[in-house]
Amino acid sequence: MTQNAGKDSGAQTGEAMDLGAMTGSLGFLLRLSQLKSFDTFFHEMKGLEIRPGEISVLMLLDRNPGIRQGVLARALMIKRAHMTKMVHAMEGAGLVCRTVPDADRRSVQLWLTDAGRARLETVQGPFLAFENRNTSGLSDADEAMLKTLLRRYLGLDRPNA
Amino acid sequence: MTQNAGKDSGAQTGEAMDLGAMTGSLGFLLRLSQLKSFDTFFHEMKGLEIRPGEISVLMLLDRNPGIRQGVLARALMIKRAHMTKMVHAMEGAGLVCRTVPDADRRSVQLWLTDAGRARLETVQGPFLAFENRNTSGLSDADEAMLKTLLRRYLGLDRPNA
DNA sequence: GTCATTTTGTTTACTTGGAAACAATATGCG
DNA sequence: CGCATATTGTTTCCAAGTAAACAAAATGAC
Repeated sequence: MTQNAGKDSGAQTGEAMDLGAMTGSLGFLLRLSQLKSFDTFFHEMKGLEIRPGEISVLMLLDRNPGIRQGVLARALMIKRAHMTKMVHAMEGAGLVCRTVPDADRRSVQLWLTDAGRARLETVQGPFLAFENRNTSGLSDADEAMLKTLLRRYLGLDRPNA
Repeated sequence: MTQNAGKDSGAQTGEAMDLGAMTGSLGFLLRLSQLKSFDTFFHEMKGLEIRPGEISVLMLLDRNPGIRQGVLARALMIKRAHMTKMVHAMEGAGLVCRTVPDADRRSVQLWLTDAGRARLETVQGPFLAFENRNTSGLSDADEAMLKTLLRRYLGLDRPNA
């Protein structure tokens, strides 16, 4: 529980930082990595006016037409309250449409509109290109291993819970 | 660019989700992993009234007494504007103290108070215990590899930029 | 020295996301 | 059936974080 230089009022003002136990914390490393990844995303996708959340909704709706709003929220690990706002915004932008199934009139099913599919077309190319540049010094093998380990951490390797 | 069941208005309402290309996206995997990690954090540290940001500030200040506010912000990859608020709150709580060095009267140096060190003592044990439980199905070897790869992604393995 | 530029922290307005309370519908149990 | 409970989406309010404009001090050019 003690410090760095030990000097009196010394205190380094330079850039050198001792991260201490933080470099061994998985949560800390994940947070920093995610921030770095998002920084890269915004830098590379600048000009497309797209956000990570919107891209993932477009891609998931393309693959899972008619999915219920709450299921989508769980898949993206965001709260239903927030998903409501995102979906309403995207509906307002004409990208998705919402239908209430007769089988369960509480729920809402989501579908991409033609404009939504067009938007996905526009955005998916740059996004996949970005993904390739997002490795930041990792070798191809490292990157593959990192993704495998993250999927394992998330329980995405054993298909369904 | 096409869908899942292909059926007419079919649309699965169950839980099965096709994540499609998202499972190959490093950014997406990092985001989900970080959310899962934070969920675990809040679950395990419940009752201690502590947040990930506060813990990292406490730990970094313990290791780097007198560090400047902006340097700390860069290390945690948050904006200076937000660090100002965090630090003011922690100063209000008596955990840190701020001094303006004569060498550069624009800047602010940060130090843990005795109360701050005591708070760190209280919180560090449970935090390290949480870290051990945060592996969620990963073997020890997997976890070590994952951390190594994340450090490499962040450029934390080659000591300084 | 003097003045333009940069750096550092702060403030204000805004966005993103969550917590809690709620309405509507579905489900389970007698 | 009739009623308690759970689920789904929504709304309102609040916390976390950013962007942009700013003030004060430092730095560099001359």
